[in-house]
Amino acid sequence: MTTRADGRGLAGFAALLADPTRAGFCLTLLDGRAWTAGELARSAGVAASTASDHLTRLVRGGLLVEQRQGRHRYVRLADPAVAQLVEDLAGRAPTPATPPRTLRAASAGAALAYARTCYDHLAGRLGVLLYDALLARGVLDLAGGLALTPAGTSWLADLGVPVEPLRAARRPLVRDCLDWTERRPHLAGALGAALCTRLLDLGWTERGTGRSVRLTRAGRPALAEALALDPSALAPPPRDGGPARA
Amino acid sequence: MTTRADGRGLAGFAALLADPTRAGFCLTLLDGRAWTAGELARSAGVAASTASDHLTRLVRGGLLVEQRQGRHRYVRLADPAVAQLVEDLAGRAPTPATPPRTLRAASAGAALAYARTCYDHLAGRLGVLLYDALLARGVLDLAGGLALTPAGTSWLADLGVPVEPLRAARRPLVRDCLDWTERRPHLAGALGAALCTRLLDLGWTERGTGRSVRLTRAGRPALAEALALDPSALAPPPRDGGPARA
DNA sequence: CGGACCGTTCGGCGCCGGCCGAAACGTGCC
DNA sequence: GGCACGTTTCGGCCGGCGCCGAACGGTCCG
Repeated sequence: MTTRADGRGLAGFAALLADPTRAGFCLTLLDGRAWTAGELARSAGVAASTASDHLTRLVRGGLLVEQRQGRHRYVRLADPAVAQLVEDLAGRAPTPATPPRTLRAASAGAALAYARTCYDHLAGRLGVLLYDALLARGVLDLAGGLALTPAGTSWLADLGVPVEPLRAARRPLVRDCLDWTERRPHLAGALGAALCTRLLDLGWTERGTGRSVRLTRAGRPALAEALALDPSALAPPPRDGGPARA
Repeated sequence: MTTRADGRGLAGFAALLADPTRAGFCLTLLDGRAWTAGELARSAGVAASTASDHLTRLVRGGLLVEQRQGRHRYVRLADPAVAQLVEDLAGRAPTPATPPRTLRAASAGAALAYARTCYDHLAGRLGVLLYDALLARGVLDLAGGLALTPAGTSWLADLGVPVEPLRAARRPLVRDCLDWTERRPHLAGALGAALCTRLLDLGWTERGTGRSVRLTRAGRPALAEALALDPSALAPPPRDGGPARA
């Protein structure tokens, strides 16, 4: 008899994500923020007791970490690697094919498709655009795997993103992450996170509801100049409430 | 009400790996080869009918692809990305802590720990050693993410591994993959696969039973020279059948 | 101290999913 | 054609898991 592959460990771990409610929690937490147990329960539409049980399992399984404050229990994804894992899995999973039912949901979907956070970095059309522009400007290079160029380091310094501290992290500096909506890569890794934070700090972008992100009035020309792009290339989606296209 | 994260797609996909038998199948198939339904059933210790059902699901879910030949049904992992996913998940899963029961199993474990295939590239002590040596020789570079250096390209050409064709693939050229046994990275990606194949072609390594790989008599000095290492650094584990240490 | 609120524990219900054996189906071989 | 063998389909059994509501324990606030 040959060596038997014991699938129990893997199966037990995968089982954590094999429940729609728990999976939904993880997807919700992909926004990178900490949520309370009650918020997650309401957002998923289950009883508080049910959510409590699920969270306990996810924490014990190492997918989530918790932080108790007073009578609140905050949870968030344990680390970027978990976020990456959830993204990878979700990206492979067949989309449940749930077309938006209401106008409100449709416009929220459009906002998310334009720009959103993917755990701690930027995704959506804007994320992909940024990725492409960084390659075009020679900040990143694809030959032999995605890498930051020397010229890129100084470009980032000009923008106010010091690269050296990021190298110290155990996390990969640059990484590509397949975008769900665009089906093309955007920038992840420590640099992707730092860049996303910096854009928010500069006021070029700001958080909307949920995971959505907006390019601000001031941010649009500023980002276009930094990337040597025409501002029209960064055009946001048609206004919410405008003429519906279908 | 905010946008609800629908976890059904993700959950359904994760459920494929959430069963010990199915997970075991995937781990077994990590050797990169195609197995018949019956072989997998025996190896997992379940009835043929049970295995058949599981395989159908895994294929429908896109994790496996099948190839029917006469009265046999061959299955293998759908693509390298799936293998990567399984590796990532298995790497995070808590080890079931199953100490080897028999001497035979223990020695098989030692052989696997020394060198094995991880889907289509080299893993184990030898895999990690190779990874380190490639970094030390400047074939690979870690600054700004793992990348192949220009010097590395010619080093590979000398070894008989043309890099250009690999760049054309949609698969990342280089990628690090966390080694289960060593808990340190080894080389994956298109280059990791090509290098593994080349070593086998050169006769420097050869396949053992299951996923295990051996460094051949001729391969040891040859590989040591190519990597500018002392041959003793590539020493295999103590012989099977030798004095047991416990 | 009493009330509002957040979270957890407990018991119980219902369903889904994994397992098997028996029988049917197809293929290859004699 | 007849037989052997790999695989699939079909019932049926059983255990586990997700769900809820009710009761309980903390925490914050007035």
